[in-house]
Amino acid sequence: MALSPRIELKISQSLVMTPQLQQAIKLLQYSNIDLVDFVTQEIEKNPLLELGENDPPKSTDENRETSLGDSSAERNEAKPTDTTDDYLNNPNGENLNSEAAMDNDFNNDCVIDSVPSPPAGDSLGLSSKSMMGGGGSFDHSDFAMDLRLTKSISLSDHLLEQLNLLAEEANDKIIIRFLIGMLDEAGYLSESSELIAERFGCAVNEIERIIHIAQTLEPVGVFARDLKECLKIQLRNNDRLDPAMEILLDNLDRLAKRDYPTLLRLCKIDTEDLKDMIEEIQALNPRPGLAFNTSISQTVIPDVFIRKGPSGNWIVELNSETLPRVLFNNRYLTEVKSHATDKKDKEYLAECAASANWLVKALDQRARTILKVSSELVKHQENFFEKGVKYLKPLNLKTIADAIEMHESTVSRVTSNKFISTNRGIFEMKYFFTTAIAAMEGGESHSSESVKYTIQTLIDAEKPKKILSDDKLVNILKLEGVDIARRTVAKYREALNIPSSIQRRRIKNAAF
DNA sequence: GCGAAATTGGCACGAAAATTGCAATAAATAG
DNA sequence: GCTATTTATTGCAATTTTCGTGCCAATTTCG
Repeated sequence: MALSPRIELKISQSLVMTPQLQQAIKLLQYSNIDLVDFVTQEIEKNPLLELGENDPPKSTDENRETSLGDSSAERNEAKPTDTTDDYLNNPNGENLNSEAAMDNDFNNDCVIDSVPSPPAGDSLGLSSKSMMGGGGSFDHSDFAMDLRLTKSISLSDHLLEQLNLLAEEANDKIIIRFLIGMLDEAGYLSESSELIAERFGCAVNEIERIIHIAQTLEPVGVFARDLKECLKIQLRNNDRLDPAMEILLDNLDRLAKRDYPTLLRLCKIDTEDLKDMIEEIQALNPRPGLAFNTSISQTVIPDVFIRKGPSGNWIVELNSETLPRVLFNNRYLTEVKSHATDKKDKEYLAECAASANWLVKALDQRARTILKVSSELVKHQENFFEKGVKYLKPLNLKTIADAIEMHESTVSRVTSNKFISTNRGIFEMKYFFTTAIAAMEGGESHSSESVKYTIQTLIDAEKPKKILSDDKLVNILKLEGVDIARRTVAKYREALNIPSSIQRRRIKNAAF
């Protein structure tokens, strides 16, 4: 084969990064909170910009709707629609203020048609990791009991550790895990049994039964709905909940008012007894959860909302409450322009106008891109929203990038520092991107998160006499079509804060 | 108590995926 | 027709991080 030099003409197309484009790319990475800071700084620098009120959108604005099966080109086209029910935070039915033509009047919605919902009752597929704010994390590897006495462990972690050792039904444990995520800093359950029952599609008395199981966990008094119940749990635990004490607890308001004569009459006791009982109550902890580290509990503000529409489709919308709305003050520009005679002043004004113009458009573009990515995400993970974490599919940035015809770095930036509020809780956007675990015999691969869920379920259901080793878990998973290494199962188990089979056997056999 | 078998976890490696710094031009439009 | 100005593009590539897995020594269980 002879080698010879040759000249080739190659035509290529490449995107050139202007400083403005770079800045726009940076905007993508910002959460709504960061964006507010950035916009505030811009407004301070630019007199032509002003911050608009975050009113819900007006019907004059456009809203983009998409359906599964539409071409991406169709999806990206704006369609004017009725927006009355398109915003979670729009109780008054108001819409975006269209006072300024230059306003960033992007469309906050995408609607995705969905497959019909599965029967109710199969909605227990919750990962404790999903519950933000409540700290349902499994990331603490140290299982030492002494850690519980320090403030370095969170209340939720402490409860999750105990939950792993409870010999209750797997479904009960899943609900308790969910309840842990709902506890406030003081350890109180803020949601009513009726609402929780509705969420899980089961009877209220069933939820009450599970709450009573949860109330056996430490610190004593946790999972109470109010102060009275909290004190009651602690007194019952101390074996001091006699009829007189119950009457006293029923009349806490009188106690606060120091209405001792009435209390003496109601409780049918003497002064000495009442004094003792009050001292006992004062010795109790009205906020049992505060003994634990609450520093990790912080309010997560979602950037995107996902909810189901009336026709069973998924509606994706930006959180317009926290999204800064920037207005271009045209009136001010006209007024100042008429007085600007100096060349320098005119140049400065032109610069401000261009910059303001850019910011408004960049924010609009950012909103569109976030919606695009979120919609594709929902489309891909629809089964997760319908059925739970077991149905989370493996997903990487490239898959979404290809689907929306953008670069994966763009998707990476969109999904950074952003949270989605869904029917299953608030999730970091990155949560939906999980690695794939190969299937046996070339079937459909499994998401690492769904495999973790399966491992958790298997261990929750194991009997004290039949503790599952990592190897046995591997074999069970293989039977379920998951081709996974023993070492990976061990790592998942560690991530879930589940002790080894040896430790579990010791603990469970000692407990029963 | 002993030894074999079972089990776990530290370490390292490679592959895949995610992150991040960088920086101008062509085409369209207006004057 | 020419010139100046505006607009439109959210990517590429190097680097870093993450993740799954095999190997092997240490520990535990079991007969």
